[in-house]
Amino acid sequence: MTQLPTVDDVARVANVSRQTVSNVLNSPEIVKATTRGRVEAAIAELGYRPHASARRLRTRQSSTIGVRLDPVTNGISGSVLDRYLHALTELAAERGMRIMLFTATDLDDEIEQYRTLRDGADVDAFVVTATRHADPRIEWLTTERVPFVSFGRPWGADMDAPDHLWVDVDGFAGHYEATRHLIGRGHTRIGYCGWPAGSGTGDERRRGWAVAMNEAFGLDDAALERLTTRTEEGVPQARRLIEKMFAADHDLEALVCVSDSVALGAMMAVNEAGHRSFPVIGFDNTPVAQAVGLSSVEQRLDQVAAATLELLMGATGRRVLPSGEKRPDDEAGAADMGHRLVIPKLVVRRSSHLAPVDETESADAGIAPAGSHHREEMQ
Amino acid sequence: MTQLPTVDDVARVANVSRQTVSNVLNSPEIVKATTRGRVEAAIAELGYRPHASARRLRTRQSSTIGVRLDPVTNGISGSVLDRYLHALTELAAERGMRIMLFTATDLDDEIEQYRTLRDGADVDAFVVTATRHADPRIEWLTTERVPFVSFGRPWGADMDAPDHLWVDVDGFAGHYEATRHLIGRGHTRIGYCGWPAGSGTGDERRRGWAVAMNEAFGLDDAALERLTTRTEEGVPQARRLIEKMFAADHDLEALVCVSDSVALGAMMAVNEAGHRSFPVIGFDNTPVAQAVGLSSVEQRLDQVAAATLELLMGATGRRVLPSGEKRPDDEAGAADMGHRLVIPKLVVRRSSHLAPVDETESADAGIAPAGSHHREEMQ
DNA sequence: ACTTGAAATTTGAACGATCAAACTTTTACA
DNA sequence: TGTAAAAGTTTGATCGTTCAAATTTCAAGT
Repeated sequence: MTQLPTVDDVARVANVSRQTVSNVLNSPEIVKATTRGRVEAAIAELGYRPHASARRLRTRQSSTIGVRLDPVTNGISGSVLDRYLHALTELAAERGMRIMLFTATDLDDEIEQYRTLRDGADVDAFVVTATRHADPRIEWLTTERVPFVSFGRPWGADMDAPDHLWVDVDGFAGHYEATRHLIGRGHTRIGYCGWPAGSGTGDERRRGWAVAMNEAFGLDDAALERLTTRTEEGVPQARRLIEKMFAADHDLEALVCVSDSVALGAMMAVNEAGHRSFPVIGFDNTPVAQAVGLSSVEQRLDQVAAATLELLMGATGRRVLPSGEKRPDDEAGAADMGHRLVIPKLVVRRSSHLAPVDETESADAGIAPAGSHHREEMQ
Repeated sequence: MTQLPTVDDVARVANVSRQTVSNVLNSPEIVKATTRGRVEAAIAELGYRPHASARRLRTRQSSTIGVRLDPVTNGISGSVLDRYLHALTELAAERGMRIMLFTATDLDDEIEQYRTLRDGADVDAFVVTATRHADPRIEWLTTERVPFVSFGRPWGADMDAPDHLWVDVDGFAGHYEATRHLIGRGHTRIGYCGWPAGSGTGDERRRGWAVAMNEAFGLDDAALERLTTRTEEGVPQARRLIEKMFAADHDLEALVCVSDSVALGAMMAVNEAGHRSFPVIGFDNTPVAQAVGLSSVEQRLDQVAAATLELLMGATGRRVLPSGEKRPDDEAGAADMGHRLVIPKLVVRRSSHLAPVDETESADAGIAPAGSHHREEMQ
C-alpha cells in the first residue's frame, strides 16, 4: 500500500518475468493461456495499473490528442465545441486515447505550443478548430509532419486534393434536406435568408437550398436570387430585414435561414406580421432553437468526432498514423480521402409559432464522401 | 534533426553536465549566471525541450489536471462548461499545468477511471463537475486522498465545514444584485419565478431576491410567497405559468427568473400581454439571453477557473498541493477555507422588449468568502 | 532418440529526465 | 596565507516500462 505495484511486483507474484507481464498487457496472444491467466490474476490481486509516463517514455507514444481551444469569439463556438469535445473524449477513450486541451494567445505562441507538446511527447496528434486561409499553423504542422486534423474545411483549397486532413459538417446537405422537407409539405415559395455572399460556410448552405429549389421548380439563378436576402449574423438585423422582405413580397410561404440567430429574427418578424403556420428553419440546432421551438439542422458531433479519429488513426486503429499515411476507406474500392463530410440532421419543430411543441426528428442519415452527394444533386 | 535533443546533448554543447542543464530548467537561481547563459544559449541553439514523460516518470508528477465531462444532460451544461474549460486551460497553462479530459459510462466505471489516471500518474488532481448528494465518487476521491475540486457545492453539507474542496457561483448574490437593480430603477412589485422548492440552486437564487425585497420593503415570508411562482425548467411551461400569473395579478412590475429559459417564457408572456417596459431578468446569460436581449446574471467562469486552481495549487503555486493541505487565504488573518464562491455579474439588456439593444454591463464584483456576504445581508 | 524450428519466456539495455550525494571551486574571515 | 563554510558543479543511481536479443521449452518430423 505504501508503494504502487509495478510490473516487477506482478511478475514476482505470478512467477514470471517482467516482460511476460508486459506481454500480457500489450500482446496477450503471444502468451500461453495458462501463464496469461496466472498473470491476470496477479494483476487483479495487486490492483496493478501500468505507469503511463514510463510507458510513454519507452514507447515514444503519448496516446494523447491535443485539442486547441479557440479564442472564445471565433470558430466553433459554444455548445458545438462542447459536444464535440464530449464525443471526441468518449470515442478516443475507446481506442485508448486521451484528449488534452491547450490554448494560445497568438499565432507564434500557438506554434510554440505545438513544438513543446510535440517535442515533449505530450501528444501524438492535434485537432485544430479554427482555420484561416493560408494558415501558418497548418503550414507548420504540415511541414513538420505532425499528424493533425482540422475541424473545418480548408478555405480556398480544392476539396478533393486536400493539403491536410479535415472534417466538416455538410452545410449543403443540411439545407438541401431542410428545403426538401418544406417542399414535401407542399410549400412552393420558400425564401432564403443568408449571410453576405463570400462566406464559404454560408454559401454552401444556401447552395443546398438553391439546388433543392432548382430541382423541384426549375428556378434559375435570377429567380433564386429574388427569393434570397442576406444579412449579417444577429437577431435584430435579421428581424428588420425580414420585416422589409414581408413588406415587399407577400407570397412567401416559408424561410430557410443560414443560422439559428437569423432564423430567430425571422420568427419574430413572422410573428409580428401575424402569419399563421409560416415555417422557418435555421442551422446548428442551438439551445436557442430548442428553447423557442425552432426547426433547425443539427450537426452530428459524434460523427464528426468519429471521423476525426478515423482520419488520425484509421478505421479501428489504436494508434495515430504517421502524417501522410494512406487512409483506405472502409468501402471497398473507394479511393483514399483526406477528409470526411458529416451529413447533418434536420430537427423538425413547430417553428411557425413561438411556443414549442414535441420534437419530431427526421430519418437518419450518414457520412458521405465529399463531392459524391453534391455533384449528383447538382445535375 | 534525426533525433530530438536531450539534456545530454545540451550539456555537451554548453560544456556542462546533465544536472546543470536540469538545474537551469528547474532551479535557475542556483546556477551561476555565466553558466546559465551558456546553457540557455545551447538550449536555444538546439531547440531543446524537456521530454515531459521522462520528467513525469522521475518526479512522479504529471502536471496535469483531469476534468470529467458530464453526460450531456446533467450538470454544468452547454456553453458554461465550454467557457469554464477555456478559462481553466488558459490559467492552468500559466502555472505549467495541462488539462486532460475524460468521461465515464457509469459510477463504477468512473471510479475505475480515477484509479487508472491516478495510478498511471496521468493526472495530479481532478475536477468533478456534477456532484450528487452522498456521491460515491467524492467519497472515493476523499478516502484515497486524491486531490480534487468539485465545480458545484456539496449538497446537504455544512458549507463552512466542507468535506472537500469546491467552487461554485453565488446564485444568492446574483439575484440579490438583479433585484437591487430593479429596485434602484424604481420598481416595487417585483415577482419571482423559480423552480419547485427543494432544488438547492434554485432556492439560493430565490433567497437573493427575497433578501433584497425584504431589505427594501420589509416584506415578510408570506408576502414574498405571494409574489412567487414556481415551475419546472422549460420555456413553454414558464410561459403558460406567467400568463396565469398576469391573469391573477395585474400590479406586477417586473420579474426575476431562476433561469434564462424560464425568463424567456416569461418574456413571451409579457409580450403577448402587451406590456410595455416590463423588465425580466434571468440567470446564466446563455446565448439565448444574448440573442433575445434578455437581462441576465452571468457566471464569471474565468474566476471560477481561477478559484479552482487556487484551491488545488494555492495562490500562486505551480504544483498541486497534497489532499488535506492547508490553503491559507490571501487576506491576512482570514481562516482557511475549503471553497470559493464566485460572485456573478448582472448583464443589463432591454429585456422588456424582444428586440435587443446595446448591452450595458453593471459594475464589477469579485470573489467573496462564502457566508460573509449572505449573512450580513440577511440582517 | 535426434534434429529442427517454432513458440514461449527471460535477460540486459535503454527511454530522458531528476534525486541524492560527492566533489570542486569560490568566498569570507581570522 | 590558511582554512572553514558556502556556492557551484558533477557523478551514479533510479523512476517503470518496453525493446531487442538471448535463452529455454515444446511439438513435430525424420
